[in-house]
Amino acid sequence: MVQEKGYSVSSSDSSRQKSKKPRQARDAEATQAQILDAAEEEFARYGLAGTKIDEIAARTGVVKAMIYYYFKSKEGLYQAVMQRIGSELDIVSEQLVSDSLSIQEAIEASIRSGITYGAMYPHRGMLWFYEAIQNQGQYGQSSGWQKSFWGITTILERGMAEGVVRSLDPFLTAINILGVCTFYFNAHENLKYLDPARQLLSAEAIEQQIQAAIDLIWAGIKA
Amino acid sequence: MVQEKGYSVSSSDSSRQKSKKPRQARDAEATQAQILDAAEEEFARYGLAGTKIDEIAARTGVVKAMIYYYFKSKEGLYQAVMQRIGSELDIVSEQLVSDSLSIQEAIEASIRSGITYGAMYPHRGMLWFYEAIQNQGQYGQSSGWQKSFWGITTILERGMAEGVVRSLDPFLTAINILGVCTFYFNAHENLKYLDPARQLLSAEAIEQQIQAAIDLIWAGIKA
DNA sequence: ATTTTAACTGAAAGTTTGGTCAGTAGTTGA
DNA sequence: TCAACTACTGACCAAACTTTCAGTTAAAAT
Repeated sequence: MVQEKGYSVSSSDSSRQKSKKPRQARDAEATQAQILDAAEEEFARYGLAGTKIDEIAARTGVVKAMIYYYFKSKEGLYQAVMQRIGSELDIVSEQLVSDSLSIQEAIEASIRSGITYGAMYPHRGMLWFYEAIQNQGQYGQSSGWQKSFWGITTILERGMAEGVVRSLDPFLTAINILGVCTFYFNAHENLKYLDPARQLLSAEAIEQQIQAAIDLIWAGIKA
Repeated sequence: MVQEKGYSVSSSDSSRQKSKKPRQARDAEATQAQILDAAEEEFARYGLAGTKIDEIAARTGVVKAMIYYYFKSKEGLYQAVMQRIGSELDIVSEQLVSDSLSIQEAIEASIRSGITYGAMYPHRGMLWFYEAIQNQGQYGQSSGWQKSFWGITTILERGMAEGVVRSLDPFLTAINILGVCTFYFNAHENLKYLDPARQLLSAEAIEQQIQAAIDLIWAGIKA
């Protein structure tokens, strides 16, 4: 449903932790992946213009010049980040719109898949916003989101045809479903002020949110 | 429901349009409001770090030094912007949680109010995200949102007690309702790529979205 | 061993941008 | 009409940030 490709797993792991490790011996691929990981998080926090190369370098433990060595410019690095996301993105699988699942199952699987992806990369939703707002989508309006959107509208239309989904606007409803799937993570930094005790990104909290979302949406659209 | 205070209306109007007007004669209040308007939009697009003072000055038609004259620093300007938003914010009125409305009416009014506010200031949702993600909410985690959130949980709890709302998690459901109300505007720049013909911010589109949201949410939570 | 290649570094150059300042010009009040 | 005040301006400075580069070290190739 959601899977990584390219860039070894180990590199991804090692760089996610902030502590400045002694850094591995010369390993081009690992270094690039580390830079990309740190860059992705920084870009997701501050956007293209707001991100500082020094900050990425500091987080990576690599010297600044390394970034230019591999990615030639800040923009080049940003492009590489967006490209990697695009290539990893395979959220709502093609199967969901096929006939193997019932409408209800397909909707539920879509929601579960969307929220699971959000839990895996809680910061990417913001990157997606940034890209459209700050850069007019010039660096890739990742087609993955589009696909999952149209997948949902298709399921909704089929549901209405079958009579299991009430009469509704598939376009707006798909937007609102996506909204439920993504808001939790986009607003996570805000929401934590509401109840600091609640661990919003814990596995149990995510599972509860998946159930709450499924219950809300399915009750909201069923005939 | 939603109302402005301070800063004259005319100033707000004149600066919203991008074309460089000849600028009015010396009018301290109007100039400040113009700067604040332009700053709010820029900050909402690029965040605190990503925004350039020169850009704000260019949009305002005022010279850069003017901004420092009135707001003393970029941070000061940002604070002023956040403060103005906080003072204008009066979204979900206190009445909604009172007994004058039925549960269903209160929920519908909350949704309508939230979306109407979003339509008025489509960019402010991003400012809200930025504030938490980039600045750890140090410049005001505008209490307005918090109030409307807890207002919704209260309504939901009352609804469950009355038996008109099904058994659900009020905390998560309130989050998801807020998600539906805000995603449409936050993602507006992304969504426009889906169907360029659709005018997402037109009055009719907004009204349709209000209806779609109300229908989805109420069907989703009613007993 | 020795040459070659590629990963890596520190420092400095070049550019952008936040912030200042001395001075100008309307406006108000005496 | 003159003085005092305040809005406003253009040029300039300093700090921050991006980008470059000459040089160093580890690994691979011969």
